[in-house]
Amino acid sequence: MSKELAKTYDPKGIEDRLYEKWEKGGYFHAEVDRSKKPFTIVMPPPNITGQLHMGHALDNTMQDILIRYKRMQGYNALWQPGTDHASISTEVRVINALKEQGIDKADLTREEFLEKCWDWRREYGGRIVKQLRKLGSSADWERERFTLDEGCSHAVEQVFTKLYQKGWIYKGSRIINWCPLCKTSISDAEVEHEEQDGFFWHINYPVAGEKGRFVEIATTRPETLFGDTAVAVNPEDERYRDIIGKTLLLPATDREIPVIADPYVDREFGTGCVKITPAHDPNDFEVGKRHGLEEIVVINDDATMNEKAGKYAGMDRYECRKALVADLEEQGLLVKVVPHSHNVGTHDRCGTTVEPMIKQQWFVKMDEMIKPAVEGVKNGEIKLLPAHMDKTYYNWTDNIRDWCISRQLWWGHRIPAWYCDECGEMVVFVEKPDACPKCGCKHMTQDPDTLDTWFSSALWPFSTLGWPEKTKDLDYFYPNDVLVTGYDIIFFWVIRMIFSGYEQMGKAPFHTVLFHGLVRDSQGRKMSKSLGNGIDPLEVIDKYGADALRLTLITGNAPGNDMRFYWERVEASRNFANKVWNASRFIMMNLEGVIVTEPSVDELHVADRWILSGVNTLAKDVTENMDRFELGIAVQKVHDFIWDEFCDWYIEIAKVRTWKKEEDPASANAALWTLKTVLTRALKLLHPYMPFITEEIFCTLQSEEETIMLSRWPKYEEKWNFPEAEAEAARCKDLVKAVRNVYTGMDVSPQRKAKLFIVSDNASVRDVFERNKEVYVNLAFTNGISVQADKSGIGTDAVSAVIPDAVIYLPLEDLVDFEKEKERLLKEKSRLEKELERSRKMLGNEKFVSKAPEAKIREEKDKQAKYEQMMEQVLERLAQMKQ
RNA sequence: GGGAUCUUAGCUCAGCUGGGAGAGCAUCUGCCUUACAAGCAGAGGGUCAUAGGUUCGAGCCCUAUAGGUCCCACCA
Repeated sequence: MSKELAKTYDPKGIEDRLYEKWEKGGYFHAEVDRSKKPFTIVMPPPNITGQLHMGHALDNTMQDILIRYKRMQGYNALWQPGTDHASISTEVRVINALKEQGIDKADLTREEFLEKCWDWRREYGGRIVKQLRKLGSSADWERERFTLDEGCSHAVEQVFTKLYQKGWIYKGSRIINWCPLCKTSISDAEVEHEEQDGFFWHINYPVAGEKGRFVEIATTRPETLFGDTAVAVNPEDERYRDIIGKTLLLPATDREIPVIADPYVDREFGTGCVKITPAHDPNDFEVGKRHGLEEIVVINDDATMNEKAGKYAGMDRYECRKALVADLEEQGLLVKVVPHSHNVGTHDRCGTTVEPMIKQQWFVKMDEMIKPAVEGVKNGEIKLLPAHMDKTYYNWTDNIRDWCISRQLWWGHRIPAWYCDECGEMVVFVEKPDACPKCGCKHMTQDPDTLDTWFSSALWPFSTLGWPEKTKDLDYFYPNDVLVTGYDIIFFWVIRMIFSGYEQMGKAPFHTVLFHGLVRDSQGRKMSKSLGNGIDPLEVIDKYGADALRLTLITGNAPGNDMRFYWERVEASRNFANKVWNASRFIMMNLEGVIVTEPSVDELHVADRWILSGVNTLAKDVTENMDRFELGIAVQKVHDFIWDEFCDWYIEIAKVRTWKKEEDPASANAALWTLKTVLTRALKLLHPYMPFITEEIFCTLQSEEETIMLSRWPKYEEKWNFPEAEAEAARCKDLVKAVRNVYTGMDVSPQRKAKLFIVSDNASVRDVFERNKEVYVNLAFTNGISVQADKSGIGTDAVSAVIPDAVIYLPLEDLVDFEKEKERLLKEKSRLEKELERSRKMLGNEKFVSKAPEAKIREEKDKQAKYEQMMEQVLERLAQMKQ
């Protein structure tokens, strides 16, 4: 307490020091403790390839706020952290690193490559979690997990095996999305559709045996022509009825294909004739299945054409397109080329245009497993916030398709399926079988594919707690309570966790999902590497501190809404931190060497009771808002209380009393005690949002507790509720504001302290002003105060202002400008006229009086009385001025 | 094609279950008042997108319309 506090708050140094203290003190750690209620949040595992960006900062700030809040409320709060192995992303990085050394992935064995991946992970995998610490995240790092660690891997194998046995995981040859760059299959969710400008190529397919007769098809992908096995028309289409069943000569090949009828064809679209390429188009695949068409694969895994494309074999799909179209034109088969914009599927990781391909892959059957997940949201077991997210949720679940989970990658959980080298028999089991159950052969080879990264993250809420072992942690901390994440991964992750939780644990993984939006740049654009418009949270922390960043991300941000990032807003947050710092500095300076004791209620002044009542109400309101996950509203209230009430009014009021330690020690003691008490409570309410500065001040302010983190969250207590003091304080504020208005309105310097006369014919009102003299004597720039029942002793050179139940006079002598006063009074008059008009209208409305709640009516009547009284005073004063 | 969401002060956004329009920044005026100029005291600025409806009462609920954003979807 004796240390000299800097004039401005400098978070540098303080933050790291405090974080180390917290982490070393084990404050973040949670152990099973049956005497306390658990509160659990699982951290969305950041990719090991990730670097902290604003999305992480927002996501983790929200979680940290909830965790710190609940911890202070006495819950056994566990924030379970960990990282995700991010298969594609990691492989890309390792491959690039290898390239720099002149090594190709193909040069390495699977084991060698994986060793490189683990090396990479050891080197860079901890980067993101270090960065998360900078934010102040109070996650239980002792429990940090990794999706590819032994336990999580075991959970993955277990789930895979269980679902396989249940028939909910199967292997099948289906049309899937193929990324020619990453050379792996991807799930539907990983395909992003983007509108691209392309063309419609109209091509004539000659009808076999009928010279000069053609069927004109329109396609956006001419190069897939080599895989055509039919042309389809709508069975209802009069134009083509006669050619159904006939045969066409497929251009550029020597093949013949049939014309089939299928209702899938839209007569209005294109030419009404569709080339059917079952191996390279999902729709055509379905049509092909219905008609028993051959599936001819014509594109290789790297998107070059295969031998089925004849002379075009070896060309890239786009090169082939160009060459083929040119040839068709030469042959006179190209009818026309029409510009056409259409949706193209791209891989969300690399942006490469996805190629639909028929492949043997593993799938999770979704129709049954999704049912409890839908029911859980419908019956309210799981609440999505904001509530409208449930529509997005149902939109996905209602149209759910089987999930392609196998990936042709090495970094990930390898599929626990083994094939007999002899007879080809497949065995799915958590461990490698000793021998083939069919032929007894000892040589079994594991499936080369790995699983979609999201397969393991779907198990995160329970795999991190030790599942499938029946651990104490699992029993105590599962289900989790809240999940905080961005709306952009609802399909990838949230839904999959929900159905996995129901399926494996029989219980929903959490009861609330709190979605947040994206942090955009100041122009509303997504922050992205390619645009170079990303703002590094670490840079913000470095410049303004983690508290300022956290506050910026939380204020003015409604759940689920995107927000824009402005440096100006960070500055505003930093300014607030500085305000808190200086208010505390003032209080600490006053407490220096003074012994403060708790005063009795009688010893508390009106102002003390008012501010204590205020912080008491604040605790109640903030708690309510936080329980409803209205974090932005909650912190706004704390901010406003500290700045607008505590700093701007109470400290100014208390200041006067602290100067009189000798004259009136009881009053000084009450003021100091109140300052310290209110500050401490406000700091606690602020702590979840701004952990560092609140800790630093808290620890300097008092030595009884070693950290604010583990202190008790303020609770509303009836004994600190002083409504009459609040009413009195409001009166005093009105008075002070009126005086200040007179001064500025008259262009009078506050330096020129005038005497203040308060005239009221109401004895109890006079009593209030008399009693609170010392409160406003300093705030209202006055020099002596006289509270009286009439105008005796007030000269004609006094300016006046009307406040509720009283008129004030300030003798400003030569500086008086009655024109300005008149102007002000007329303005006040018109304001009151409007108010009274409104009151009369409402109270004169019979229906209002008969239907509105009684409290509302009384409230209106009170207002009316108040305004009428003020109006009377204003008119009286105006009348005086005319003389 | 289906769905969601937004439209509030010059800018960016809050506004919880319907009961006298708010904040930050910006602007204007005056202040280095013994915690803070990253501050203090004042001021100006909004027919809450438009049109209907429900209600004693609508920024908030309902219905249309316009514009913006996003998600989903197999129109070749």
